[in-house]
Amino acid sequence: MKVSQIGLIPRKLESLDSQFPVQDMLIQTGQVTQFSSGIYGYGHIPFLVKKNINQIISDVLTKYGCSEIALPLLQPECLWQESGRLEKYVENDVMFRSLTNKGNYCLAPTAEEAVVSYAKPLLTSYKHLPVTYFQIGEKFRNEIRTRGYLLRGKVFEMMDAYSFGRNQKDLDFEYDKMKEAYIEIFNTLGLDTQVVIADNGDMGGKRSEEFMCLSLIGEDKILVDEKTGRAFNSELLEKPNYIDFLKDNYGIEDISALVTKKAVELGHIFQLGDVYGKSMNATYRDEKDQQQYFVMGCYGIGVSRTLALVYENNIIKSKDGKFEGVVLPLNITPYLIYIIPKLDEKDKIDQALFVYNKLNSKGVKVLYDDRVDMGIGAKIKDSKIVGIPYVVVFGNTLDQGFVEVENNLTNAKTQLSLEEFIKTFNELQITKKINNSIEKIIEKQ
RNA sequence: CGGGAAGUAGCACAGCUUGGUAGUGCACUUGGUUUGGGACCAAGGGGUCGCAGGUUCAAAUCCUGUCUUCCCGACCA
Repeated sequence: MKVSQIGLIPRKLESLDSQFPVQDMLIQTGQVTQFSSGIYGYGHIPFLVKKNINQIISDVLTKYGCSEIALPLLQPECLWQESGRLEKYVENDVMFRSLTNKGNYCLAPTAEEAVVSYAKPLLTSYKHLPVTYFQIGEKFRNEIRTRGYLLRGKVFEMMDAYSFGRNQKDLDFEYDKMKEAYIEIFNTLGLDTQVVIADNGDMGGKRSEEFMCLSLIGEDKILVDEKTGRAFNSELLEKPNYIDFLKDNYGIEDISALVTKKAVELGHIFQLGDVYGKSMNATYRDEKDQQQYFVMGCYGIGVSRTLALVYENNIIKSKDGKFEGVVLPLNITPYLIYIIPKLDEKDKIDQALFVYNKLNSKGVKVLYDDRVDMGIGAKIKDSKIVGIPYVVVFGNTLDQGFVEVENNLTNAKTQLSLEEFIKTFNELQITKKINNSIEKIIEKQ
């Protein structure tokens, strides 16, 4: 891909939002565009980053036996009437509604109703259970207050999963499975998350846990027991009898020994029980041909938030501590290498183009900076603003027959002949993993 | 919905106190010189100063209303 095509505004990084510098950088360089409060458009690079995050989530959940589906974003309101939640959602004004003379619709704020409606005709027998469906897509909530750019918007991408089981034992099984899958997902994304005990709110389920990513930009406060690693959401402190609750359910005795930390809630898993089974009359036949309500769980991951955290957690700074940009992890970055040709010699441009085309034809993800009105220094800086892990200048060193590849994360420089360059990045494309690097590949060779 | 702040060119801002020709930097266009860590010179384009009303000979500036955005709280992935 040519850099002139990716919608990047070239500019120095200055007067960035002090609270959310990375997201502000994305806005100021045109990579993310605000349309209104809590409504954003994604440019080429962040869009591909989001896609890659979705792919990782999808791959892991599929591995764990979850079935990916797509439920409608535009839902008929009668569905919500059935579950009895319409009134509450309308009253709280969280629902974006479309009232037409052919019926009332809403943009999906969540999908419990839709998935139950979807599953009803499919899951008619105990033989079909347990099962977990998931989807990844946009959700719409008229948030009373948006916050922190992508951290809380009115439109946001979410992975939402729903498990159907015969009984509490099935639910526990699916719930534990999802918990394990979540841990694998966040590990793969390179995000250090803390599982915390949460308030299950009005949902009435028995268990509920949140996946919190420790971060100063977080709006949640969690209390961590550093000895056991156990933690819970500080909102539990507002519950009556919370001390007994924590002691009885989680064995936490000494509240005062806990450490308060700020975190961003990336995921939430909770047990619903038979609430929707009952409210929507969703049943299956058991071994004795008796009607039984589904015992459900629901599970969410905020993808937009995860995207924001991936950027926030991969900040790079110059030696004197100045914010320079980001380096996206190898398994998430849409492009591995950023090629800058030295423009004053046609021969060097030709060589750079040759290598670029060669890598492209092999399916190696590479960015080529074709802009003619900028210096090399500015382009190197831009490679960090879009978050590409490696940058290379096709310039002076070509006379000696090699290029110098710079690792934007470590600043390590590696000299490679053009042949080695192509070979190494081809290898990296095939084996890209979070902890891989061209240095490791070269070592192996 | 309560409390705070801000709306001036694509972006970041100055001007407002004390009313009198619409400004600066970056970005953009054209030409030229540059080109290894955000170059320079010259010329140029772009704004009914969020919107509406009021005061005044005259409003970006003063007054009233309104809309929008951001931050802090209640809500949430």
